[in-house]
Amino acid sequence: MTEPRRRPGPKRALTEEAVLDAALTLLDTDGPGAASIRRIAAALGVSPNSVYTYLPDKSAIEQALVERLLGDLNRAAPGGDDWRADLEALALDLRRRLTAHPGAVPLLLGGAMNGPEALLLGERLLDLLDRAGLAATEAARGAYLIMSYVLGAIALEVADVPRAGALAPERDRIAARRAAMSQVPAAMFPRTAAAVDVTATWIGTEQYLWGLRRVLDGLSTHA
Amino acid sequence: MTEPRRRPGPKRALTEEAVLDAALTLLDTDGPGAASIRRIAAALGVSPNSVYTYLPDKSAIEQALVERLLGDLNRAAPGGDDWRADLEALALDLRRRLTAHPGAVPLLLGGAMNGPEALLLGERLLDLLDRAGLAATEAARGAYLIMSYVLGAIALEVADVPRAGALAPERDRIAARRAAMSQVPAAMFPRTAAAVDVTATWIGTEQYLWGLRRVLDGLSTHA
DNA sequence: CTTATCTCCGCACACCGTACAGCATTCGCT
DNA sequence: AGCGAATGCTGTACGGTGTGCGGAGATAAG
Repeated sequence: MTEPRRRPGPKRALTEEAVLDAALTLLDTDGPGAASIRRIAAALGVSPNSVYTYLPDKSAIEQALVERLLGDLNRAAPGGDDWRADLEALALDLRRRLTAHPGAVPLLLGGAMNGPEALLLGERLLDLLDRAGLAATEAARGAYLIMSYVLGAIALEVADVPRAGALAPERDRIAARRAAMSQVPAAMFPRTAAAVDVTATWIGTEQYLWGLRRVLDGLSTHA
Repeated sequence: MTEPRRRPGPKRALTEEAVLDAALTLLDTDGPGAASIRRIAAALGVSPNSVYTYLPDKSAIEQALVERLLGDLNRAAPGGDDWRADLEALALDLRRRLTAHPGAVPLLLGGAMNGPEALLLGERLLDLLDRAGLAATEAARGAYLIMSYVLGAIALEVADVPRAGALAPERDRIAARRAAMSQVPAAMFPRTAAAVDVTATWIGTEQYLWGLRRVLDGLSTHA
């Protein structure tokens, strides 16, 4: 069984790394949908088909991009001694990284979380909930619950601003949302109109953390 | 100020209603992304540009589709005397309707929930939480929490099967997921491997309801 | 009837993912 | 050193997408 002739590699002007870099930059610059193969190749000064040398197709690019983001998250493990603080830090970190690249959020939401980094994130969640004293079954269901909440909250936040690539500062986004929500007719949606000051902050960090804590409360009281 | 000449309307082979019907059928048949303007027009036996007579662009179609689904949900109001039962019924109904049209889920997740039906759904949520005895601020934050959880859970569920248009029965999907998750290397992800029996059911109705109840628990204990 | 208005159509443009075939480069082996 | 094979990249091409523009025909108001 001889070796399959090894690879003679001629030039290698690209890398999978470089492709993903270019894709993420495009997403950040021009919003979701800007990470087309042709535009990535153009940004790299290369023919569109060259990209296919490193990644089999577009969905592989998207998946690898998500994996990279989750990998960065996993690599930045805090690891204190308070499980609740660690969990909150993890959730905040995930949100921070995703809102930093809002164009990549649809990729995370659209694909199944099958990759190694996604699994590792799940593993970390299970470990945190184990440290919280939850039984195995409770921990597994709790991980699902936390994941659902976090993803849903981020989806809601990012969907609110579908336009450009980068997100405005949180203060400005909340102000814009408050202005928009003030337009709803109070006659038709009285409670919504009355609660504008709160619902305007739905997309804020504080509300995100508040919801996470309610989730953890619900988990704790059940255990 | 004379009338603007009224409309003489020639044929009118289409309706906005018919366009949305065709779009939803395509989504159900051929999965997300199948609701292209050209395919909708073809299904209606009409030129692609005729669609633009009724809807200004593709995003309007998607938005109207989401509004229709939410409208159906809002029209089917249960309205018992137990707020918790009503809330669970509403959440289950939303999930049922979305998993019945998995191709439409990305549309809901991708767009801001600005339309009248989306606002009405929020209003109903606020009303339910008011009946639960929550203060106005708590109710508004609680509505956000519930919405985040529900959307995230549905996103997780649908993302798990990105292939065809229709979803297989829940039993089969869970079995397939269990088979897939059994492949994860226990050496690398010990907790995940040990919890496969639970994580396989993440996409099931029971788990969805369990999570919702934990969310409501967290809301109640906080109030 | 004339004329304004509306619906629908054909064409065209720019962009997308990607299959196919070719070409130059570079390595492993003799 | 020379040769053959494998590799990275390219150009071309096909079918698909959203949609802007101009025109054709039908209809109702005057």
